[in-house]
Amino acid sequence: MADTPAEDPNLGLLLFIPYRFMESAVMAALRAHGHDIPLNQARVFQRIDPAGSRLADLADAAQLSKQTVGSIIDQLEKAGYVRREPDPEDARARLVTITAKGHELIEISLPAVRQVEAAWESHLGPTRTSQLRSILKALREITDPLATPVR
Amino acid sequence: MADTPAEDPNLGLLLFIPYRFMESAVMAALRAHGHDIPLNQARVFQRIDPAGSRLADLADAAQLSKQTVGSIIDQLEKAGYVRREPDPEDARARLVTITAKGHELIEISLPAVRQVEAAWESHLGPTRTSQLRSILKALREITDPLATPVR
DNA sequence: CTCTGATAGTCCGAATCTCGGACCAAAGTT
DNA sequence: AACTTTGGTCCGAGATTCGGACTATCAGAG
Repeated sequence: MADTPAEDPNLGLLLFIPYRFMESAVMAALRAHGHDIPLNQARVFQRIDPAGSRLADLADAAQLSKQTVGSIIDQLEKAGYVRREPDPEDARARLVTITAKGHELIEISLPAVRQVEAAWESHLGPTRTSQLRSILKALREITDPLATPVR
Repeated sequence: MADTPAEDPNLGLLLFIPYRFMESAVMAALRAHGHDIPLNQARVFQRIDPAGSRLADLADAAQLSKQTVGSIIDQLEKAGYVRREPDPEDARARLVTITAKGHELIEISLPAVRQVEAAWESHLGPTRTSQLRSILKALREITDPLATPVR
């Protein structure tokens, strides 16, 4: 990514700005509720599937090395947000799952997210908001490294 | 940011996924042209205004401390991509400006960005693509920490 | 004009983060 | 059964990031 902020900024930056806004809002909400979780941990935590995720998948999703995600999961585990369980499908693997305390994070995040989305909606109007969501979902089909067989 | 990837993911993640895709594409293009620039440097570089930017503004935009941005600018400067010039308006400040070599990065990035945008457009269609852009521009008005359309 | 508080940037040092390399165990393949 | 791939961990080193402290300059009040 390298582009000067011209009069018509590229879509990458345009996507990034509201993303980061949302992220900051959620992090602030978590902090306000006493969960002082670092950003890198939150970013990995966010990608954990409710049914459990493998380390390597999380590493792919977050574009980090296995070692890095391993150490982040160590910290999340030590803080009590996740647990490592054996994967019944593969004796080598372990499933990272969310604990009750981890679910607290989600329950705090959800209203924070909705609040930001509501603020956006009142700025954009309902039509454009739902357009935004549906367009982004369509875009995900060709840009999500996990969801696309491409690459 | 902390939210399980439910069936209807929050707008934050939905924004992030294509953003990351674009970023990776640009970084790959830069690497292919022999510019092996780290991601954190690229992210700061991207925010440099063509007319020159101050360190503190870059720090705000990137949500990093002044010291961190200072050290990143050190590296960009050492690599020849930017230069520090005195700010004629303020003797305390210095303007980070882009060198000729730095403009190479931009000239490589631009077609890479356009290529990704074209791929998106062929998936979304022209109408939704322009809707996306205009919606994101509207969103920027309330989410950009550097919310200064006019200064 | 001088004092005071805020601002732009740098230096230093320490904690943290990240990853390459090496390794093991369990799958998967032939 | 041998061989290769895959999921994960351990170790250590280099890089990153930031808090704290400092200088220089600006802007405002008196």
